Amino acid sequence: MRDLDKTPEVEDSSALNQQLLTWYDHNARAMPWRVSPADRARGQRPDPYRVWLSEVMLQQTTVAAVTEYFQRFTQRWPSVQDLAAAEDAQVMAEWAGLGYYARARNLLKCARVVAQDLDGCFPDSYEALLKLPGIGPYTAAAIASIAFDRAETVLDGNVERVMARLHDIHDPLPAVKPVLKEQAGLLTPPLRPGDYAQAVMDLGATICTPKNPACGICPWRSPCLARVAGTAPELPKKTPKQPKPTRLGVAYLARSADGAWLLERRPDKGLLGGMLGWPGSEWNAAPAPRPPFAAEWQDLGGEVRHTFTHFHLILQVKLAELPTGHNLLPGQELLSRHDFRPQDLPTVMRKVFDLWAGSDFNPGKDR
DNA sequence: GAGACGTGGCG
DNA sequence: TCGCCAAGTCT
Repeated sequence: MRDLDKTPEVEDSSALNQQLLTWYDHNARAMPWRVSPADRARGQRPDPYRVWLSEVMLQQTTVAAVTEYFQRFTQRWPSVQDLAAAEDAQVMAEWAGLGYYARARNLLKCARVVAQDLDGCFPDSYEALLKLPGIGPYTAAAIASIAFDRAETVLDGNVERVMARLHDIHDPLPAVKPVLKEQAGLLTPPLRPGDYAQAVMDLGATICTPKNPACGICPWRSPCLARVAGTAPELPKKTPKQPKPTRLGVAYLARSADGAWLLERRPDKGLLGGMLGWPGSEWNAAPAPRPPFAAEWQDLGGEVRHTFTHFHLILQVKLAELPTGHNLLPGQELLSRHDFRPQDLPTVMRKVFDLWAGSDFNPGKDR
């Protein structure tokens, strides 16, 4: 790696973040949870609840995916007290489709701590925020800087990429992360740290993109060492990942004569924790059949394919009529035709339903 | 430190 | 079709 102590841009940190903030003042993307630089300059402050909610939703998730979820959440639960008072199942259903469901469970935990123990006020320091459920180093720094104007350093995938390129650092992630964090810290300004944090992330999201970075219009095109070296598109380096294995499984759709569905609430820990799903086999190389009750299970034909973070899944789907008077086992729920909403399911489970809905087994298919 | 943990878009 | 990638956290 280069001798970072002698990089000129570090000594020019003031000029650098001035260039970035000027760019941000003219190019900040509008988002429902964001106070524009102009409004911020007039003294308007962001609502910590909305900053927190948006940052949790944005963990490993794109702005485009988050926007409508954020609108629905804030419309339904305008304050942290409202959210803290919500039922678990309602929050999980509203989160369905957004992924990483541990975030939703921790969101509720955190809301209840803030509402019940902290008088409804989010802590305003990095250290105190870090103690809350679902808030890690990134989110604590983001809330502290954006909502409370603390000079904390955010380090997400965008900032890592920007720092690696600005300093032309070729050492692979994640090992080099502490170095990138240090470089990001040297650039964090005492004034407007919140706008600065959002500016670096906007830069990474719109200009300094993973592929085809738009170096020609970058506010940091002049000091950027990777642009000079021509290495920007290949940075940051990452240690190669293991290929994903493929697992198999069977999902069982049981429908009563009046159109109610048999579902299961999954355990809080593990994959799709706390979410509704169809009864099914285990997911592995050779799953044993595990129907929720004995019946003539009919194969729907076709299959559901879905890829999780660490494996591919191919699901076979079987169907049977739920006998009248079926006794619900622990964890099972019978949802009436009226109460069942496929959009409340995690995506893989919704795909299973969609396979049935488009099949000849659906009496209302063409209506 | 490394693996678990979702999903959708893009090239 | 497929691998990469996204405003990470928890264990």
